Amino acid sequence: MTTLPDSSAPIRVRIAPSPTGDPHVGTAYIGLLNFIYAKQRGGKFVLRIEDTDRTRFVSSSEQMIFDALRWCGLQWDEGPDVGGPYGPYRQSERTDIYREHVAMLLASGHAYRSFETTEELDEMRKSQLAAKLPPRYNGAHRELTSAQIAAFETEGRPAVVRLKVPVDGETVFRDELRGDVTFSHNNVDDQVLLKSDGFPTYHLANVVDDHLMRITDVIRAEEWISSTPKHVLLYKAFGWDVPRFWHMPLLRNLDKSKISKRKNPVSLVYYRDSGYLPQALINFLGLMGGGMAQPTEQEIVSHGLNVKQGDVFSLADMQAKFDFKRISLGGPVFDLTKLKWLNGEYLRALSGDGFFDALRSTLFSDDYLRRIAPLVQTRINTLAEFGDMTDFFFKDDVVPAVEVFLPKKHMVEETVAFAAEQLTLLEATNFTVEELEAALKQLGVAKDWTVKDNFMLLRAIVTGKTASPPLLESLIVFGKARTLDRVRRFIDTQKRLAVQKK
RNA sequence: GUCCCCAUCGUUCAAUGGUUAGGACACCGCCCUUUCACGGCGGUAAUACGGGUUCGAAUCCCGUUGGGGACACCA
Repeated sequence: MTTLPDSSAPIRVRIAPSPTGDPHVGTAYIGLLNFIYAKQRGGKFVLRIEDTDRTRFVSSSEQMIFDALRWCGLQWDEGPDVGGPYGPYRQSERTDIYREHVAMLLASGHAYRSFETTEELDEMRKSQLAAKLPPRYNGAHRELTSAQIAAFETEGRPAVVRLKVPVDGETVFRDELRGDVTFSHNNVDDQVLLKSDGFPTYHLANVVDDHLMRITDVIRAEEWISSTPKHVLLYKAFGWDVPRFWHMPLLRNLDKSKISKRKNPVSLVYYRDSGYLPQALINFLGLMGGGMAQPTEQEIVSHGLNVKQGDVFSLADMQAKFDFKRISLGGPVFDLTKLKWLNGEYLRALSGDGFFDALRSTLFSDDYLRRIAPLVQTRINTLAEFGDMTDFFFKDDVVPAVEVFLPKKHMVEETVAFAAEQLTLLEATNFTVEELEAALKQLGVAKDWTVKDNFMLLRAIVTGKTASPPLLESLIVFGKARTLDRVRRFIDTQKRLAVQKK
């Protein structure tokens, strides 16, 4: 059985986002849960940045994560920017620690070095899949002799370090919401712990840090259940206590699959820039998975809301009443419809001044208007035309008519497919004029679309019109998150229409 | 394919062996109203299926089906 942390130990929880792009709504969800858990128990809420994947690293991402979490009201007690007794809180600054711990595992025989190349491993996986076998490391280098190791080394082969999972037996761990979960060891792979670039994988870094940072409760998404036995094995290999695990249900798309940017806006920046109030988002997230009892009319009215019944509560309410043992395990669909209703309720609850301030601090802030103004100054003859020219910046959505978006030389289906290409490209592009222009033009050449048709399509999708302020500059001011959403929605809408026709 | 998790209205949560299976969102109708909203009132709508256990099952057990997740030198 697993050892639970000393019950007298002060509660410490953490979230551990990776700076690989825009802050994710799932991070806010898990962050909220961790935050509530800590606050309810007088514990500490730690923010750790898991930046061990240098190939997916995005330098602007960390600051966006900080901003987004603060916008949500989820302030951490310890973290990279605020410090704390168990730092550093950025994994890239802890590589020595991981190397030391890997050395310990190597010395105790709980890990071994493995010299296969990526290509060899891919090959192995492919043939296993082809043979309808579960893809798993075959353990070829588990018991290399020192002579073999020396041979690989002189060959200059890069090595990884793998966890030596026992061949027999099973690992049982307790999930606080589900009870005991058992994995037979022959279903647990020899996980890579240290990559050939010297950086640890999530599994190693996570376990080492959680222990060193005295984390008592690991509250994370359900997708981690199947790797938890590896983590438990690691704790045991080090001789450490295992924390409590709480695996939270995964947020879902409408089709029940794991929430994804292809099917939902997942960037917190999108919600902020589209005029959602953080209290509405937090309330909505608190609804996902249960945990909160239905508020009474009294409680709702106390928030100034003009409804008698409804799933309305604040962060403070959650701190007071959220019950982790009530959480239901079905994956909740992240349905924007109800979030919009909630947002409306919070908007209506604002005082006149408060509402005005909300407008002035977001969509109609000096900063935003100051960036939009130069885009239209030469294009209008009366100030009122500013509205005609820039309406798309202030709309929730825009639906271009076929006459507007369809280029003469292309068919609808083909155009939608091209828009999908644009979407993929925009996701991967930094929003600067140079990068956008280069990327878009390159795509146009590759797909045999003229620059004019190419840009005009994107213009139609984002602005709903054939005439607009300069496209690229407009996109930059409008923002990546909202731009991606418009393109995605355009594609969805057109696909739906196509299906209806058939 | 293998392993793991899950299963109440379209969606999200209630009902923790005994209720006409409840609320919210959405939808529909009526009222309010110069319009549109807001608000008020009402309505449609669910225990996936099959076996047990029990006086009694949405609730406990088994199976089936369905959904999801994981199976990377990503997290």
